[in-house]
Amino acid sequence: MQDKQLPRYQQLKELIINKISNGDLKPLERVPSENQLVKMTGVSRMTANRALRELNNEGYLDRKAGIGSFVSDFKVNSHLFEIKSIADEITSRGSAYSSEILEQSLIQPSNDLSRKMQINTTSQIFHIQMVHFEDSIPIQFEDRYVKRDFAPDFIKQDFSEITPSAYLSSISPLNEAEQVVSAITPSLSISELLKMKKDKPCLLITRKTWVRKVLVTYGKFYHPGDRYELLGNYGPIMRKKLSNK
Amino acid sequence: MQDKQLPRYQQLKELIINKISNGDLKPLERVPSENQLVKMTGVSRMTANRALRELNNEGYLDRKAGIGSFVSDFKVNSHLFEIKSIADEITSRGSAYSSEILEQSLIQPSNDLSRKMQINTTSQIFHIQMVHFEDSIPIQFEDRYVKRDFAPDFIKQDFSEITPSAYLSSISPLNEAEQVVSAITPSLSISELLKMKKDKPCLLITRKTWVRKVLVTYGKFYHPGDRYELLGNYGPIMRKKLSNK
DNA sequence: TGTATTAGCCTGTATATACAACTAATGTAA
DNA sequence: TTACATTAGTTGTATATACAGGCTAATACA
Repeated sequence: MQDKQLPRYQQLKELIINKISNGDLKPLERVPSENQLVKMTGVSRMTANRALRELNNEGYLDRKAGIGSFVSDFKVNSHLFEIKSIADEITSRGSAYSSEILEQSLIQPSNDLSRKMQINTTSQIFHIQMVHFEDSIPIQFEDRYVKRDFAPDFIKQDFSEITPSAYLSSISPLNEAEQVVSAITPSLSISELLKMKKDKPCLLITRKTWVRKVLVTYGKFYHPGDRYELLGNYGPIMRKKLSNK
Repeated sequence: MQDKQLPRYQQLKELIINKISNGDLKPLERVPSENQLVKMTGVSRMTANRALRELNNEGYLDRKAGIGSFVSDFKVNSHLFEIKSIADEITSRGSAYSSEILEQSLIQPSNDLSRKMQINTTSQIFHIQMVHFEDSIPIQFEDRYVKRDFAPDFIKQDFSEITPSAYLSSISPLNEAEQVVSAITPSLSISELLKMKKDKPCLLITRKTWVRKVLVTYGKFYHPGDRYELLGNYGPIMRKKLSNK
């Protein structure tokens, strides 16, 4: 693909990112120190420092002077963007999370859907529909499609135990996303699923996520307008600091 | 405030950021080269390199080997986050932008408002209400409060010429924001202002912005649900590359 | 005059070295 | 046992140096 070799600090970064991606290095696990990298790979300490420092800035690692470097614990937020798992969001508020699965199947995409997912109509995709509850009150209706290639075992999962978002993140960190937020009047069926009063508005999030430039999932997420808000922070990233304990 | 002095590369970064903020350095303007910074400030080239390199990664600068370092051209998006001016958004779609100002005044905040804006009730704030149109169709109702201290000339502006967002950005780059998106059923008056049909939903964005940790503006932005969508991209930042011309 | 070369500046990377600050574990003295 | 000092390992910063590669403008040459 690319002829000229990457700079050494970049090679080091990718080496570590790959180990995180494929599970060799797990969240909170210790990563080789700068001096260990020097011995292991023969680079100077400054280039090892640059690699680890940049991985820290990019959110892959947490470093602390005197302690070491550790893989970030992005169990809630995927390091790059802030699309939380709805279940984590609910439990972090101290509420009880539950869900109800309405559909979980393997389908042939329609023309429209295959176009949206950038595949041809012969590929197969998974389809799931479920409702997420906060203290038994419906808070989200999820209508999601997933490429079969990306997650071949998707159909076997028990999504009352792990949300589709969390499961997909566990396969590979999603590194790009696009979401469109709009306010709609829900269809009657969705209105009933979310136990909404008639003519009440619905916050609809349409989201696509990519892994290495390949679209892997496309979903619509419906929320009752009076029970859900979408919060976004922009600006200097407040990184979770390593606790001293 | 802070006793211990910042590292030298950080001082350099802030020096340059300040020059950008106060207009000493304008977009596309040349910034001192690494070697010039060495002569000017006495640091070594590597620390000058680190300062400029990080400013490049953070989007403040565009650098090109053999050419130099230049202030980024963030004419539309404020470099840190992507809150566009509604006028730019409309014109960039090729539509005609227009607006109608409903209110523009200096007021004493109510208790509730002073709490939201983190000030005491003796401070004065500006209040503006206006409707933004795309091809004569209402697309946003803006209801905004601005701290008088931050923009003393706010009241004198002609906001049919420059939007409040654009004017505030021109005073100082806003470097932090929080926005909450929700779907609501609009009040009758707002529904009429936006020429919406009865019971149609409204996308409400409530936004606070800060400059150097001080909240400067608080606003509510109402959009007709069937005429507006909010788009967000997450992932590797696609930086505008410096043209070779 | 036109063309090729060169010199000089720029960023990008890499190394070697040094010191500071922080932390945990260990050793030592009261 | 307790309190304190030491030590080793970690990250954080700063410097000096070097070479590579991109680009521009001055220069030399035909």
